Amino acid sequence: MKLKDSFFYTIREDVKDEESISGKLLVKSGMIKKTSNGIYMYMPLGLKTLEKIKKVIRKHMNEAGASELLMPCLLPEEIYIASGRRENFGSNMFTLKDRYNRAYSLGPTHEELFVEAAKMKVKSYKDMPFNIYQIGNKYRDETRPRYGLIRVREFFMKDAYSFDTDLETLDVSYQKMFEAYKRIFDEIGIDYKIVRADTGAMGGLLSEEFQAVTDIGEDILVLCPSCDYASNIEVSECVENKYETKEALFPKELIETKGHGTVEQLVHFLDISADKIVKTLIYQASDKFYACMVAGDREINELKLSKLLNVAEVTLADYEDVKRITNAEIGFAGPIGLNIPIIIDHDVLHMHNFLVGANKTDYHYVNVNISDFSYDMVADIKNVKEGDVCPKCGTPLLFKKGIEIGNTFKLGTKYSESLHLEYLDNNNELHPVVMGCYGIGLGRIFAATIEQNNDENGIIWPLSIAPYQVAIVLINDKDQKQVEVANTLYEALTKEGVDVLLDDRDERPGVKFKDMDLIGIPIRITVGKKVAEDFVEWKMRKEDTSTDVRIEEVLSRIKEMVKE
RNA sequence: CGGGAAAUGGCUCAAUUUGGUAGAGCACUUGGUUUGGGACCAAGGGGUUGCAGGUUCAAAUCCUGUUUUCCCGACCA
Repeated sequence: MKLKDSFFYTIREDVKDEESISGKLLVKSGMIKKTSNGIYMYMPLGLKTLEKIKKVIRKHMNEAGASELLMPCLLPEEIYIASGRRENFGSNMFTLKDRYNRAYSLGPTHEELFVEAAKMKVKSYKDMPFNIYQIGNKYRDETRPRYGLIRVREFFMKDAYSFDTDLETLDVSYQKMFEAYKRIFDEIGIDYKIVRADTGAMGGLLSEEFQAVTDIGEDILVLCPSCDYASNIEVSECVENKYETKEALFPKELIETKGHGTVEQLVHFLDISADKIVKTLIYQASDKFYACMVAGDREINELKLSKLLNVAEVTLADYEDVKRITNAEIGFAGPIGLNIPIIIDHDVLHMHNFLVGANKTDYHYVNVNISDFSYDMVADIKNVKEGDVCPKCGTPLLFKKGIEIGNTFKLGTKYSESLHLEYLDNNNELHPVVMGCYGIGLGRIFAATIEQNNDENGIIWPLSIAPYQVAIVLINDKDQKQVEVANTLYEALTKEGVDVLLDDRDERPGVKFKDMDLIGIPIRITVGKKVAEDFVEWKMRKEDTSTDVRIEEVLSRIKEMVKE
């Protein structure tokens, strides 16, 4: 691309409506522009980058034997009703009506449609395994889009689906995709971790997430520094903490704690540490209430709780319910004298002489022990904390923040059963097909790569997905020799299939350098005064210094670097 | 959906407290001087101040409503 005659622009000042580093840089570099909250235009430079990401993904998907196809975005709503997921998505789904008042939706995900597609082929066990995928748009009415391209309402996703006769061959298909994913993210060069995760609304048997490590991540990754344990905090199990204590047990005692209901207030008021408090939280699961007890320095994991209670979700009871159940203001709930089921975290079993609410406003009990009250369930219902021990090897765990850029699911027969995708085995018996599904968020790769690779001057693209691998900066467009050398290089590189950009604008050199830094082109060739001695200047975006290179060596050096 | 902040030329902001009819920097146009890290001088063009009402002789400014955006939380393959 020659800049002078192209649609190219950059913005010098920070934009007001983007806060994240990647969001700011994407807008400033002219790659994207916000249309509305969570919806973006991809400008030529952004589109070019997106195409590079697609190219890497396609290469490895095709090598893994998957067949690409394309699904519509506009779908009749009954597709999701048939699979039972219309309710799961709820208001997360964009819906609309056609002129005959029939309900449609903009597809938030495409399992259902891929099952329909698979029916075209699947009749017998001989028709499997196979894998089909698309790179297409997804629409989700997120409650809070944010961080530029990280959480948006319209986004590009590669979604693949495998179809197998049984769980054993699913393992093979799954592993194939899993390996392809590693190759994709390795080739792009993103810093990522693979963690175990919840199967969530997709349903299924196993879910693993590919998480880009960045500070603006929305997920907490629980990682073991000495073994391969890696898990999303939502499903990370806590090792039961069996405190050894020689402490004598004291009798419980009612004390006044006027106005001090929260753990933080009690810690200050009574000068005790938070782990000497056991907080009691009232949760609602469908129409039933439960009291859940964890140490004061811990937080409840609602996912664990909902799985324990076998419900889709649990929510904290609202103010009125808490008041009715505990006969007290919020902050004074406790297990003693409470008449709803009590679930205690397994660590509470090993605590002594702790403080709990008295179910009476402005009062707590101190020196409470496990024998002072009855409970209905003991379970792991809390989040792991950094420094807790690894469930596999006992080493203290580390936390990192991550953005989910891909995931792989073993779905099993959830969709094939509800949508009747069946095959005949060699005994002429019908069975549901066993499925897997595999997603990658392209925009998130885009943004996460920038989050991981930038400096005060702008983006630093890895060669793998840079919109252009090489930028030729022509210093003086009045100098015949410079113009000639720049154009010759440009044409030679283009002919070799290198993505090259020629900055032939009528701008001062400083402007061109700043712009090339901002948009992050990995290799910069400056064609300036030294062409008189047959030299140009070579500079890598990620390095500070430049070197002089003979003009005739440029082509081979770039070919060498780009082919990797 | 709860809490907070904001909306003024293309971009970033000022003027709002104390009402008097909108200003700077960047960008843009023209001319000149410059030409290796966001040049300089001069002269220009461009805004019914998010939208709708209201108060007033007079509203960017005060009042009411509304829309949009950002941040925190809740939510979220």
